[in-house]
Amino acid sequence: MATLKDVAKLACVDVSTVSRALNNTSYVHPETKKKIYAAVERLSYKPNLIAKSLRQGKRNAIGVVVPGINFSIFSEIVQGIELEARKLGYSIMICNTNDNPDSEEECLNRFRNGLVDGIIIASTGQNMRLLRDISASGIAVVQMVRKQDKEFSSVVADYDACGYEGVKYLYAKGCRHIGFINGPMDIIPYKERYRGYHRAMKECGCEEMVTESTQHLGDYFQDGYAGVAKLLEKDPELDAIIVAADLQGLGVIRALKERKIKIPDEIKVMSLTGHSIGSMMETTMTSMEMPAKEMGVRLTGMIVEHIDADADHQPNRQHVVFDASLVERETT
Amino acid sequence: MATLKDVAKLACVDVSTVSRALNNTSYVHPETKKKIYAAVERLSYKPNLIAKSLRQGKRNAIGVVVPGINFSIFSEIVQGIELEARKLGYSIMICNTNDNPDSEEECLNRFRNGLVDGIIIASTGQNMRLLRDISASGIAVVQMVRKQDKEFSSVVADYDACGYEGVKYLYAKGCRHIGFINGPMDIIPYKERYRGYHRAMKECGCEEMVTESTQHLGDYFQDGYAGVAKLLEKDPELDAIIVAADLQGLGVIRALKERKIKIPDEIKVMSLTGHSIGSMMETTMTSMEMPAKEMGVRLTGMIVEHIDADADHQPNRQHVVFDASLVERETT
DNA sequence: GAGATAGATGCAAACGATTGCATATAAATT
DNA sequence: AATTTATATGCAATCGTTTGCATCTATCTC
Repeated sequence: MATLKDVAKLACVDVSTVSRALNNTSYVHPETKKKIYAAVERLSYKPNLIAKSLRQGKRNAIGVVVPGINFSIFSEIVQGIELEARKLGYSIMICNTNDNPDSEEECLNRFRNGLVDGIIIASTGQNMRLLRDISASGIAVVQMVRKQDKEFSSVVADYDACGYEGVKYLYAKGCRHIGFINGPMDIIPYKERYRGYHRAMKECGCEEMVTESTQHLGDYFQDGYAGVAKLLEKDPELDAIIVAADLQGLGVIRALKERKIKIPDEIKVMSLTGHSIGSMMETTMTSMEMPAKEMGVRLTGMIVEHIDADADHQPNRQHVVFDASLVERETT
Repeated sequence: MATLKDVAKLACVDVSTVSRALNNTSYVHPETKKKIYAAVERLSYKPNLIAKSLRQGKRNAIGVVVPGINFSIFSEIVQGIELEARKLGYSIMICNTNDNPDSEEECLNRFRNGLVDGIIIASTGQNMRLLRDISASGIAVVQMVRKQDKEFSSVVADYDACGYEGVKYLYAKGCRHIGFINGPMDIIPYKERYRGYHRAMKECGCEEMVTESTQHLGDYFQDGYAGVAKLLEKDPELDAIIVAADLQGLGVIRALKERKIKIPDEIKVMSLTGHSIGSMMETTMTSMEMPAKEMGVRLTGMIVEHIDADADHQPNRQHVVFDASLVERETT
């Protein structure tokens, strides 16, 4: 690979001149520029971004830490992140944690050490101390989906409202026995969805029925499937099931079908975290749709703001809450 | 952030000694080591990976170029890649192209310039010249899913066999009017799936019926949906539909349901690129399942081999073909 | 007891860029 | 004509590491 030095030699000027010419960072004689461009062309010179990073103390990279990118809302958020990041001149580095705190720690440790300028994370919540350390060391941190710590800016959806509106909607449809298959409650969004569900159920004078998923992201389908049995046991008059995630919804529909229970006539189903899959199902699923891509775009905008602000020592924490919108489909 | 120099000063030794102590790369007196570790601890020193990269000419990062990571086989492959990469001490940088050659070019140009040691790519096929350039400049390149160029090692599935076996299977089930909803034929795996389909149909003495999807990855559901109408128009006696991708299958099922056509009694459906979704559907879908995660793991192993081999100037191109396995489900 | 060897450390040059400072010429201002 | 100002370039330090080479002591070998 040709370096600046090679270009300089070929163009018979100093490396500094070449650098200035290529970055338009100071006066360079047009003639000289021409020579330099010619040399660049001839050697097909490409600046070494690593060297540039080292010197400028800036990586132009964003670390993204997610529980898992396949078949979940994160997949779409990451798309948004990537899109916007590219637009703003950043690369993204992705790390999957499977919601395992150790994996997460490993990811984060990898990212600090000057690999990235900022980290966008959907954290397990078990490494907040490390995150603060990282933040203190000058790496921007913003939280996605899960606002574990007020310290760091965040982009989330209004999960509480999702749970609340979900119940109210089903209640308005005539349901009185509304079960809820939730995710692991030690993860904030699930806790909040429950809160909304709980409040609404109370207001409606209904008795709540909740089952909780295990930690494992990949078992959501199975958890939804198994949840149906549990809910029916708790209340045979069950007439609606709310699930936290689309994949659980698939499991629920599957289980109901096997029991020959009619959707939506006998039991209605809705998801609180809708993304594209809901509209593509055989029986399309009513859900609270999250503007996932927009959230990703916003996250990137936010982290870049923080990165730039850090340089000027102007922190400006902010917490953005996106509204989900209820989309009515066949399951209700 | 503390640097080697800071540690050296605190431990009253030279930076070189610190470096050697931390990397176990030469003799360092135990006493000195102790002092150094203490200093490291005290300053919570973390090595700057950028500087290390620059000096060692190695990035320990792999670039991954995919059409899109959500709701596609790529999502799972990337999981495998990431998993294995972490194990081998590499970070991954992801780029989405949406199968747009310009995006792809942009990605690649970003990756060259010393950002990564190797690139794993599912290419549009429009930038092979650039890829050769990149490869020639010392960056390892391996192809995933799409073997566009024999020049570069590859990991693919046996798409031809998928198409062939799919037809044979349906034929054995009694189907004689087997339609095929394929992806864009200028993309190799689709071309090969067609080839297998074509050969089997010929052998079976059936007349082929094919519709082709547009380029756009996101429209697969819609393409499947629309494909049903087209196929039925071509042959009202249609008794089976093969789709290239799961998402198309969702569209097909949806369309058949709207027409009140019974699956599998009247028309059977199967997908040639199965991943997890097939087993989670309301009517589970028969499909040729791809060992996506394994493919990802293999890809990472392969690129790392190439990266290491490059260092020793021993290229060893290889082309790996994974077999897909037929999993029978409710749609047939 | 002379020479070889292993153990321990420091000096300084890389890696490939950017950038503050100095310098030189040309053009503009007073 | 003297002084500023704009234009144009080079020198050398710097970012934070790694590493070849030189040096020095202590131990070992014959």
